[in-house]
Parts: sequence; C-alpha cells; structure tokens
Amino acid sequence: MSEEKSLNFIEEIIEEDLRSGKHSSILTRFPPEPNGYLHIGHAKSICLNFGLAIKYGGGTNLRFDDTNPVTEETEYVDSIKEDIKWLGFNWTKELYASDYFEQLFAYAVTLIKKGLAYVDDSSSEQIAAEKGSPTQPGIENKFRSRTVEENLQLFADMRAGKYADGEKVLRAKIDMSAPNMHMRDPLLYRIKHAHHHRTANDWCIYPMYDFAHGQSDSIENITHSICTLEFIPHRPLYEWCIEQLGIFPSRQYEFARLNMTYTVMSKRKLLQLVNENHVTGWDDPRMPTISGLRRRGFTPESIREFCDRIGIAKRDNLIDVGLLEFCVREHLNRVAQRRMVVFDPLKIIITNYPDTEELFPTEDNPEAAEKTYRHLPFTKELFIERDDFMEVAPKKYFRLAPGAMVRLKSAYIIKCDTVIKDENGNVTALECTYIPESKSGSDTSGINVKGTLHWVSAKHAVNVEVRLYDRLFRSENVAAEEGDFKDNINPDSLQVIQNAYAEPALLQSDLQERYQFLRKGYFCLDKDSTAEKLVFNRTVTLKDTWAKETRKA
RNA sequence: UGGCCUAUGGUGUAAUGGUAACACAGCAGAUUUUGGUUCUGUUAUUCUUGGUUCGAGUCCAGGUAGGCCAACCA
Repeated sequence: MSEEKSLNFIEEIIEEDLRSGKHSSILTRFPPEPNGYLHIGHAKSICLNFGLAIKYGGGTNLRFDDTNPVTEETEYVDSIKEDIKWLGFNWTKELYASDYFEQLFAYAVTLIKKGLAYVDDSSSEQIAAEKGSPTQPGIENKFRSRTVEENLQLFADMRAGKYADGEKVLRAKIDMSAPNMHMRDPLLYRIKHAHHHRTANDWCIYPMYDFAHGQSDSIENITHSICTLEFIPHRPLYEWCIEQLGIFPSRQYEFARLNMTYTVMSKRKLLQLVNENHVTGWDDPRMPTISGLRRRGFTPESIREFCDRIGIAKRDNLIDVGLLEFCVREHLNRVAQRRMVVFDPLKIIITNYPDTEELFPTEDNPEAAEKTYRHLPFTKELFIERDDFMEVAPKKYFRLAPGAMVRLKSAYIIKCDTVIKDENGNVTALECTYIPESKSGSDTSGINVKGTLHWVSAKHAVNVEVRLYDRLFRSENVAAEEGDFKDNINPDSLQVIQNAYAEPALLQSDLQERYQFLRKGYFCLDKDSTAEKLVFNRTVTLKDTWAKETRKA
C-alpha cells in the first residue's frame, strides 16, 4: 500500500521530532473536562490524537481535566469513555488531573519558594480591574511583594481551609504589563469548598487549568499536547511553568476546531438545549453529540472517515454538514439491509390478480459481496407511496399515473386503469392490472418501464413509527447569527410518522442493524421501540435528484 | 487603541521556490428492477500592493479582512 497522502502540519512536526531523535516514540493525550457530552468536534480531536499515536506507534492517554468540581460529574466521565470506545479507540491509561493534586500543590510551593508565586487577598473584581485591558497594561498590587515565608504560610492555610471561597488566590508572579493577558500574574489556585467527583472533600483549593494542564502533560511525559487555537495565548504560560519547575518539556500544538453548518458546537449551548428541553436529551438524534449521532444511526466508520476528510489545519473553517451526510451514506450503502416501508399509503387493487399470494425473493443488499435474500408476500391489495402517483403527471415523471405502467420492485409491472375518489375528490385507491409475463426474474413481457416503486402487501403490512429528522437550526452559520442562538432553532427538525406500513421482515429488527428503506433513506431502530410498536430513526435521506429536479421547476 | 493566529474554487484540504491538485457541493450525460449505487465529462481557486528571484500560492515588507485574548471556566 503506497498511498502518498500528504501530511498535516502536526504530522510533519512529529516526523521531524522522530527523525531528529528528539523523541523515540510519541505520547498524546485526549483531555476532556467531564462537564458535558462529547460532540463531533471532539471526535475530530479524538481521531487526531489517537490516530497520530496509531500511525507513529505511540500511545494516547485519556485524561479527565477535572479541576473544577462545581461543574463536573461522574455521569459525564462514563459517557465520555463510552463514546471514545464506540468510536473505536483504546486509551493507554485512564487518568485524572485530580490524581496529581498533591504533586501540583508541591509544584506551587516550589514556585512560591522561588519567589514566583504569591497569595493575593484581592476580590475578583479588583484583580480584574488591576489586570488592565489588552490595550492597557495592568498594575501591581501590594500583595505582590509578600515574603516567601508569608506566602508559604498563607498557601498552607488556604489548603487547610482557613478561608472562605474567593477570599484568597495564589497567583504566579510574572509581568503585569505583558502584552499577553495570560502572563499578567495569572491565577494558579482558587478556594472552592466543593465536593469533587473523585477526591470528595479532600481539597478546598483547586488548581486552575493553566496550572494543571501543562504539568499533567509533563508528569505523564506527553510529547505532543494538541489542543485548539484558542489556547495559543496560553502557550507562553504553559512553557513558563514547565521551565520554572524544570520538569519534562511537553510541547503544545494548536489546530483549528471543527465548525459545521446548521450546528452549534459549544458545550454551553448544547447543555442549554438539553436543560431547556429544546431536545429530549444529550442523545437526542438531532444533537451533534457522539451519543446523538449514534442514536441517529451514524456509524463509527463514517465519523472517522469524516474526520479524515476534513483535515487538520490552523485556519477557521465551517464544514458543510453535507460532507458528514456523504460519509454516512457512503458507508451505509455498503452495509445497510434493504427494506420496503410506505410512509403515506395509497391503496392499489390489482383487479386481474387472484385471491392468493405469492412470495418474491428480493436482495437484502445489492452491494454485498455475498447476496442474501428475503421473501416479500404479494397479494392483490397493496400499498404504495401516495406521492408515487399523480393524476396529471409532468413530463419526465415516470411513476404511476392514469394509463401509465411501473414496476413494483421485485414483483410485476402494473398499469393504472381507474382512479377511485371519495365525494370530496380525494384519491382513495387505484385499480390496476398486472402483466403476468412481467414477473421479476423471468420477465418475458418485453415491456420497459422507467419507474420502479416500493410497496407492501396490505394484508401483511406491519405498523411502525418513523421519525424524520432535519437540521436543528435554520441558519447555515449559527454562530454568526445575531441574538439568541435559540431563536434560530428549526421548528420542523422532527417529523413523526405514527403509522407507516412496513414489510414483515422488519419485525426482526435489532438495534445494531442498519437499514435502507428503499427510495426513502437510511434508518435504524430506536431504543424507544416496544414490543407493540417499532420506532425507526432516519439517519439521512437518500440522495434525491428527482426532488432537486422538481424544486428547479 | 496592544499582542497573537490565519488568508488557495461555493466548502474543506494539498502543492515544502519549478505545470495550482484532490474531495464534497454544482452542472451535463451513460448505466440502473431504488430518480439510490456506479461510471464519464465539466464549471470554478492563490486577499491586496510592492520587493527578493531566471522563476513566488510558497520567502520578505506594507496594507486589508477574519479569528482569538481582559472567567476565582476548560
């Protein structure tokens, strides 16, 4: 296999590091905060971090960045682990920043002893004011000149619980006039008398991100610490801490996060959608979460393929959600079981067909290397899709119309003779005749029809519920929209068809299997299904060039 | 009125000083017992102004545009 796919900029750095001998192997990490569910943007990062380790023969740690007990929960830890595994990746070690609290505390003491950190009694408002602004340098306050001994004592007292939340903080002593705001004496520790999901009540002071992340990387000997662009201004601080502490020099590299059309990608906004019941939960099939996509019927393969195709770079991007849909169609076309389901039934009566039934074999998947077949019961009363019939058909319409002929998939060619209407003029049924010589597989009729319709035998039809999803937001670039993003929610993102008619084979469905409802789209069984009623989620529609054609007209 | 990052078809991503390419989307056609799939063809790209060079998407300088940074969040 000699595919010469070009390297992204991180792969180039790694190859150079390996070539130069800077590293003999690599170690990456995926560092989620357990305060929400993973989404497709995380999938990009997961595929990158784990993919790199697989490609270059290294490892990837799963490290929960759990330094803020107020927002973090075990439920999120569990969901994150499940999602990563489902995506198909295995971590080298499962770790927690909270595992390092004692070590991080010791690092802080080291900084204090070197005169590089101090306890500040100021309020958060005061600290913010003294910090200045991007265009205005900050000012140094009186606490900055405390002695090492005093700082040591105060910091120990902070840990001992002598102070209330917000009463004191530990800050690095760097440069209050630095052009980079993050270097203006950043906070290292704050007091939070809060229960932590792992350390319980052992601690009442917690390290900030900047004093936990880099050091955790270093403790684990992470060689390449890959994060998103907004952490670029943190890098000087990341390196400052490592240098002052004299610990293993992990290096941080930044790539552009994923943005997708018609989608929001921030945990804060996703949490809002869940809490305010705009969706049914984190795994609502309309959510861009991994669990939502999973429930919707997306496959790990298709998500990995998507992440591969979008690439890794440093410029802001807005990926067309259509690319994700392309990837899942591409995979599902290969693996999905074909089934016939009529969403909006129109009865047809085949007047010249006897009162018996026939069984027609039909392929489960025409793309499969080894074909399997199931049998469709055929009777004189069938359902077809209502919009597969038009009383007055336009040119190029090759479905059913008065006097027109179509093939019923895997069965006979039929001709529409009579349109039956109720007193209001609504079409209630069609009387048709079939061509006995046109039997599928042994057609001697010589008749060529352009259209093939899906159908179910009325007598054998199974009632199922079908949920059709559309994009959750109306605007292509939701983030660029003014005002509350929730004003942009698509009110028609879910359409439920309570009584669709399915072929009997669908009764043997299971949650793992993927289906293509012929001419309709790809579907999967939903966990809401009961013994009385099966529920199917539409993953994605089939490409519909006819719909496009009619839209143009 | 500071610092940092980034500018390549509609959307992404390549081209590593030497013919601007690939995918998705679009358009046109062929095949098709899914208006699916598959196949063929095709439209369309280097932000701008200078400079260096035999040669610049690539290097340098200025400009412009977009993004990020002033949470006791990560």
